[in-house]
Amino acid sequence: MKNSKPTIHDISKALNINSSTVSRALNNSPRVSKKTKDLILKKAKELGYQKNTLASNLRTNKTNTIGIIVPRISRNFFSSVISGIEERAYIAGYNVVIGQSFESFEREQKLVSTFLSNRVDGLLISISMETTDYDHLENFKNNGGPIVFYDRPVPLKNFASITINDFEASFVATQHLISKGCKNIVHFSGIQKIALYKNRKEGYIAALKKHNIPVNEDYIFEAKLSENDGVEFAKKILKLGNIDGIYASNDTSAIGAMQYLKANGIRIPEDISVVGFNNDPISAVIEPNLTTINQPDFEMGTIACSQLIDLIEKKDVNGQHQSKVLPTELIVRNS
Amino acid sequence: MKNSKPTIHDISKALNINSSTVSRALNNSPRVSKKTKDLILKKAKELGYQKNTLASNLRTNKTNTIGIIVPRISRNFFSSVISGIEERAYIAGYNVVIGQSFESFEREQKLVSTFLSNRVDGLLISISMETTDYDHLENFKNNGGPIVFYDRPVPLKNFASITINDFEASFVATQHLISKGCKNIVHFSGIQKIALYKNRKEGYIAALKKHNIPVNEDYIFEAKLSENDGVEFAKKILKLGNIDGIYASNDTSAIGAMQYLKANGIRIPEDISVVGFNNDPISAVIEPNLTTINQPDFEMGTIACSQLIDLIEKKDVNGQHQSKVLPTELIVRNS
DNA sequence: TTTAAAAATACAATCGATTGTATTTTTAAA
DNA sequence: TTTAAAAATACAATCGATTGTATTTTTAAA
Repeated sequence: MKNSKPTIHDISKALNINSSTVSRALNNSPRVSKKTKDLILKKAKELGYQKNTLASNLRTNKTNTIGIIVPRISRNFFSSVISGIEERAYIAGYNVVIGQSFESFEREQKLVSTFLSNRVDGLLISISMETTDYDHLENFKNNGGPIVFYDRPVPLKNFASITINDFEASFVATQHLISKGCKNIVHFSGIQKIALYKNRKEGYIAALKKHNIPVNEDYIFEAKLSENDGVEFAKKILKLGNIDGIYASNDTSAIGAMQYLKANGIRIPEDISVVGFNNDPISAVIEPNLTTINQPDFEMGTIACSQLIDLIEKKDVNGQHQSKVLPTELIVRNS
Repeated sequence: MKNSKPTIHDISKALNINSSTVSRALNNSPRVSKKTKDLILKKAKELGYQKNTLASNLRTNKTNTIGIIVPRISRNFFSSVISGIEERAYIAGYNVVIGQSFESFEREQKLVSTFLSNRVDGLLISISMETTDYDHLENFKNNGGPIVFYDRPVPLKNFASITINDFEASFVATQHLISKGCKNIVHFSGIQKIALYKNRKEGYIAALKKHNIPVNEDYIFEAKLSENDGVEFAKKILKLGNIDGIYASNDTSAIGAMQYLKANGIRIPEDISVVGFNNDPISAVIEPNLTTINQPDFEMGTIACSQLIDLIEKKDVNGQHQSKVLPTELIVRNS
């Protein structure tokens, strides 16, 4: 008959001990004697008691849960960040809820709203490509809890963020191509609404300028940087004819282009040198191995999560936004 | 002063309408008149009301949330399955909580326990490599809700599972190598505790037997199938000397081996042919492109999720385990 | 042994929404 | 206009745990 799960009241009745004492015993409060605790713990085990976290969360107004919003978990970079976040959260005793925006603003809004009504304690987010309006995030901050941005920077004051210096990394990548003798370098850029891609583009431009190479707007391609976009870009490159260098804002598009170029008889790096971004595992497998920028992805996760937990737990840091810029590294390989 | 979020009681007071009516209005119950609904909805918006899902879930004993346990999200196969699950869950109005076991039994147990006390409505799980004891899952089923297994089969009765026919896929893969003229085929096998790897091994053995090729136990290597395991296997292969075929239970290890073999002057497929498993994106990038088995990963996710939702929503299907075996396909490339 | 302080336990309200039942209001038939 | 039925709304209990305060029990000092 009784197929509902046991509650503290079942323990309470079974032992004739008030439920408040049962609750305190289960939470190991010093207000309950060792003897009673043992009794209660034994009975709890016997009944197969499992705390109803919903009830507990409702009462304490704390869920010990962190929400993560990520564009897509299938990208290596993001899944590494998530692993870093989980690692840190696990140690601190937080649960983690992951939602994918699939680069859709609408879906991102829904996720934020769900996290809000599920009362997560804080939010880690890398915004979608479509996001230019931040009301949903301001709202979360005002009514939900702290937010820490990671990877993709956002033009908001009073928010913490963990990023890399995209401008500088890009500058280094482009300079590497120049040092290899490239004169006509194209750039694969992402959607400009994402500041990150804008910054990368500007790093590329700055490097060219520094070395007195004219900046040609026709050499800057813009797309979502899928593998197929890389293929399309490669077609353009063949049409241009004189290109000797590619600096791509991600490895995926770089690899798409390399595949197409190789299939069309272009030698890499003899004819065209390529530098990517992200250091995806695949970059070490493609031939020639792709020179790329390594980001501290896992570390980005642990640091972002640490910051968030600090914000959640220390009310005094409230409002203070501790942002960090992490170092990147050029991995020189054979492309 | 009042920094707490508005509740139905705030709306109730503001309009002098009982909170039960407010609740019904917000849930669009036919018991509330259009006029009152409009009034309440307007006020809710004005106050910035957001339902407290915790309270609602506690009362209704339903969270509209599905728990997913996955060994690691960073593997392409799993992130595709997750995307499939999310797709289906999103349509059906369920939220999804993802937890990574990182192949650890302990962590898996903790996740199940967390999901149980957070009262997810059901569970989708691919068990960890260490899992040989299923008490935590039996317990979840008895006290939590339905479970659907995906990818990795489990020796349990009365559980639904969505899998592929590993034996058969393996048989086909091995036969392909034999048809290419391979006589000395090694097999990269995973941890035997996972039935999936056992089945793949048996498929390999069956194919050899069918073609009267003696089965040599020394040709069966066992490990966790990381890229590095592939490298180690490749070293063994070089030591053996006469190997002309590799059938690997995943692409990752196949690629590790290929990289090492190529670096040591072995030509693929002229000297050694290779077949992998999973059709990871990387398999289409490595040179030569890797012949592999494609699994319907995304579809596995949607189907598993559909089954679970059916089990959650229709009490009559309760107990009935609808298992499915999905088709696989050999993708012949150049290795 | 008495008694004040400390320790342990019980009481009762509460978190915010939901829901079966009771009451009031409205509608429409007589 | 009266009245029964239907529609709309109010009342009150509840989900399961937590927590400030009150009460009881134990401890130890006088």
